[in-house]
Formats: sequence, structure tokens, C-alpha cells
Amino acid sequence: MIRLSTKTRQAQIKEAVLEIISSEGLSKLSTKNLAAKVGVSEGAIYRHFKSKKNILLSVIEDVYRNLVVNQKAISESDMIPPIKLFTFLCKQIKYLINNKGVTILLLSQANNANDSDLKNKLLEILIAQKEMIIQIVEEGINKGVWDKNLDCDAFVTLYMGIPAILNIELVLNKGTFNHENFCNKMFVLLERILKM
Amino acid sequence: MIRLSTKTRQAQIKEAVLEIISSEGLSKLSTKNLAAKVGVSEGAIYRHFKSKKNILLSVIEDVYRNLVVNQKAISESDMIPPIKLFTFLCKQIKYLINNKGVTILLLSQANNANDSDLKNKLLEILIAQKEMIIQIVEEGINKGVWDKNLDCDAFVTLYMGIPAILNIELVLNKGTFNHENFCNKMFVLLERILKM
DNA sequence: TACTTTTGTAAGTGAGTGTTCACTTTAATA
DNA sequence: TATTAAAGTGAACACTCACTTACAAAAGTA
Repeated sequence: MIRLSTKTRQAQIKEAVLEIISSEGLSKLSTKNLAAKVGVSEGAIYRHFKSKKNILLSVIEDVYRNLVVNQKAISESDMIPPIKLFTFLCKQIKYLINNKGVTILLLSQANNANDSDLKNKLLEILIAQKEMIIQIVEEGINKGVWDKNLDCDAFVTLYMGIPAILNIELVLNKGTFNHENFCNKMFVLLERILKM
Repeated sequence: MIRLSTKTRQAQIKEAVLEIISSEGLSKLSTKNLAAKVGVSEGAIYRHFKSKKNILLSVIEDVYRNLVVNQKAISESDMIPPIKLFTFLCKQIKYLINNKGVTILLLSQANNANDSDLKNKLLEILIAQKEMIIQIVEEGINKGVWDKNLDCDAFVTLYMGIPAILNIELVLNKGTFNHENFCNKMFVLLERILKM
């Protein structure tokens, strides 16, 4: 038996979570399967995490660190607003496609809705993304690029629908997907809303 | 013990399914809970349905009959395209809010994705809705109301994001919601995309 | 009334769940 | 080299799951 540090095991476990979700589905995510995937006993899992719930919380925290922090860099950069919005959208879509397990986890847990800790973490991510987009849009309006009569909140809701529906279609269709083309198409539509 | 016909019991069971989902969450939807909600033993459930999966399939078939058929009537009516699209959107949003259990079921089962029968039924509903919207949009374009350069498929994807994100927000926020105002706001944005 | 069918119940099945336990192995340090 | 703490084991825990069985009682039919 190989012995590794808690830190590396935690990383392995979290990776295994996403692998199982995206290849076998959320319902197959048992501690038994998880242990088997990592190549370790079930008891060892509980050496490195307090509970299954804590594993999922930790995964979601990673999402925040990896995706949201990355997006923040874009929203605070000095690109001009249209480029900024496009880059932001592409980043989000790309992440969504490359980390299918994450989004299935996010949306399914959102619907199960039993656990308020998990739900709060999800809301946090959702709100963070909304605020960044509002910021981008308002910057565009202030710089005179976009229409000042625009309802920002409504626009953000419509925007957030894109990752939401994309996830559903990815799961249902399970097929191949041209993400760059998708981003372009969506951005064209968004610009028609924004333009003066 | 009261004895009722299979038909009425089936209806009671399906109603109980949606009640449990929307008030307690999908994870509480066990055959045990279901039987308790109907006021009947667990065995009685299996007198009227072959399996739990069949219960869910039957619920989803009801959605098709109630929502999709209703939407079809709108899309085939003789309203002018803008009114038609607005009516269609409102109907969908209203249904989504009044039948929260249904949408949680639809989206969560979509994510679980183990069962291809359920998945196919979901895809059927999704595709049916998409086709109706495409029809409405194309009618608008043909009648010269909307821009003929519009990418219909992309528009439909963006449109379908509205119910998708709304569902997520409803589950996460759990708060009150002004749906008429919501429809108006979304329609204003959609029209900006469509207009010539 | 007598017989069959339908609808119901209570108790039970085996498999699966997340979690804990006493215990063993490993590796670094005193 | 001996000690100690971290890491791993696998069986067992209490529980839930979807589903089945054996049998009772009501309803329908003759």
C-alpha cells in the first residue's frame, strides 16, 4: 500500500469525484466507488475528509478558486467592454465543457436543495458571476459603447441562461460540441441587445 | 381502508410525487414517503405502477400533455408573431413557477442521466419546445416583422436559457417572484435581438 | 348467496448507503 | 534503533432503498 500525504490524497479524491460524475453519473458517486477510483479503502477516504458532504463542498470551493477568480481577472482587466464580455463568456463556456462533472454537481445539488451549506456555496458562485457581468455591462454603458437604457439585471439573467441551458444540452445530447462557434453565435445575439 | 380505482390512485400518486419534490426535495422522493403521502402502504403503490421509474415516466408524459400541447395551440394560433412569442414565454414561465416539482424533476433527472427512457422523454419535450419557437420566429421573419439575417438556432438556445436559469434561481432563492414583470423584462430583451 | 377479481396491508428481501471502528503498516524523527 | 504520528485496512455499523411476498377484505358478478 502506497502512503501519500493528506494534501495529495484530497486532490486525488476530488479529481475522482469529477471523473465519476462525468463518466458514470452523479448517482454512482458513492464512497465505495470513490475509494475504488482512488485505489484506496473506504476508510482512508474518511481519513482525509470529514464526510462526503465535505468532499463536495471542497470541490465547489475549488470551482470558486479556479473559475471565479479567473473570471475576476478578466472583468477587472483593461480590455474594451465588448472584448471583455466576449472573453468572459468564452472562458465560462470553455470551463463548463472541460469540467462537465462540476456543472452536473452544481446543478443537481442545487435541485436537491437539502443541504443549505452546499446551496449557499452555489448561490455565492452564481451571485459572484452576476456581479462581474453587471460590472462589465455598466462599464460599457458608462463608456458610451452600449445603450444606457438597458435593464442590466434582466440582461444578466438572460446571460446566465446561456451556461444553464448549455449544461442541460450537454448532458442530454452528450454529443460533440463546437464551443468557439457557440460563443460567437451567442455573443452576436448579446451584442444586438446591448448596442445603442 | 378505502378502496379506489387504479386510475384515481395513479392520479393521486403522481400528484404526491410533485408535492414531495417541490416541498421536500427530490432526494426525499422515496416509495416509502410516496406511500405515506398518498395515505396508503408501499405495496399499494406497486399495485398501480410497475416501478418508481414508471411513475416518473408517467408524470413526464402528463407534462407533455398539459404544457406542450397547450403551447402548440399558441404557436399555431393566428396571433401576430410578437404577441405569439410573448404569450408563449408567459405560459412557459407561469407553468414553471406553478409546477416547480415538475421542472426540478425534469432538470435533475436530466443530470442524473442514468436512464435512457427518462432522458428520451426529456429530450422530446425540450426539442418540441425548440421547434415551436423556431416556427414562431420564422413566421415573424417571413411576415417581415423580424430580421431575416437572424440565426434562428442560436436565438432558440438563448431563449431556452430563460426557463433554465429561472428554475435554478427559484430553487436557490426559494423566495417570492413577480412572474409577469419577469416575462416583460425578458421579452423586451428578446425583441431587441429580433427587430430589424 | 357464492365465487372471482381487484385493491389493500404488513412484513420482509437483499443490495446499497455513509460512517465508524479496532487494528496494522509506513516513514520520519528523537 | 526505538518511538511516534500519520496513513491505510476491511469488517461491521445502523440505516434506507426499491421492490416482493403472503394473505385479508372489499367490490363486482353470476
